[in-house]
Amino acid sequence: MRIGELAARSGVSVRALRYYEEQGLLEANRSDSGQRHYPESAVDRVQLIQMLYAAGLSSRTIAELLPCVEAKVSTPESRARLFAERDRIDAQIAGLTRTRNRLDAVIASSGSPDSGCTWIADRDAAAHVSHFATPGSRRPGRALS
Amino acid sequence: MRIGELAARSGVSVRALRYYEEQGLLEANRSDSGQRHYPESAVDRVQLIQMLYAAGLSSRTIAELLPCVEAKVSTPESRARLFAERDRIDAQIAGLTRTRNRLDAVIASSGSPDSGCTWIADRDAAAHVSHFATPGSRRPGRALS
DNA sequence: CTTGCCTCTGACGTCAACGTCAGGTTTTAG
DNA sequence: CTAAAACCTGACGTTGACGTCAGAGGCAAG
Repeated sequence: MRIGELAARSGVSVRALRYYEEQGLLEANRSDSGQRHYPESAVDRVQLIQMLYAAGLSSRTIAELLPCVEAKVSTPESRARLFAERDRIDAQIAGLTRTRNRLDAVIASSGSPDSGCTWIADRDAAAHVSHFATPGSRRPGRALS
Repeated sequence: MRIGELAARSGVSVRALRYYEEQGLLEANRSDSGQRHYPESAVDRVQLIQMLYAAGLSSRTIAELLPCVEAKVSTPESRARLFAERDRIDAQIAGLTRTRNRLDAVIASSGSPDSGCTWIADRDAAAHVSHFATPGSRRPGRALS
């Protein structure tokens, strides 16, 4: 398929796909006239790239991880890299969970005026109290909100 | 305390604190000479701000949420806002969990060459399989990695 | 053949959360 | 009292993941 269809099917922009190629995350077969052609598997790959971006990885990091995802290179360094990134994501989840619990507490305390503070919802507020909010990983970042 | 101490205690830069004030997230009492002075509670507040930034909220969104966190304003709109952001964070956690599981799968498949694919670690790979990877919330973002 | 849509390669624009520098005032240490 | 350290207000620089525009070529249909 050509780049427009891949964009539509994977839910990203054409520009983004060209950017991914520029960053070495995505390769394309070129026709004689220079147009990019992708196999079906590219859809999945693009979605994986999106997942990793959403997890806060940079394109450079993704570029380092993807070869050992697809081609199963599995050098000791790449495996260490995988573990490190997985742990980073774990820490990120822990931090988000803490934030979520804090928001829940806020919701409960500023709760509907007629009710007190006794809530049903300590649902999972006690679970996940691990680590910290990954205090080294600054990330600017937009957010549609 | 003055801005330098607050910076040291909350783990952010002086510049960041002035930026927060500029964005209406943090207020300071000014001395006669114009220097900022903060109460102890500012440390906690700054850390909360950091948590929300880390959760992907923009300063504008944080500015809208913080009043009802501190002053317990609790208008219906602010409560709706709180719920919405909490749900966003939930979705983000779900997405990250999916990403984490995918990385785990990769780790398992490209596992140490001498062992097969039978792992001890389906640890929590089956838990948390909710929602999707919040396909609307694009966020660029650095990451030290 | 030509009309309309898709694609190509640059190249500059954007946005958020700060970093950093300049030039001046204030507070603190000796 | 004086020098160092901390603080002030602008104001411009940075970074990453794209958006957007310009100008030129490719491709199937009528």
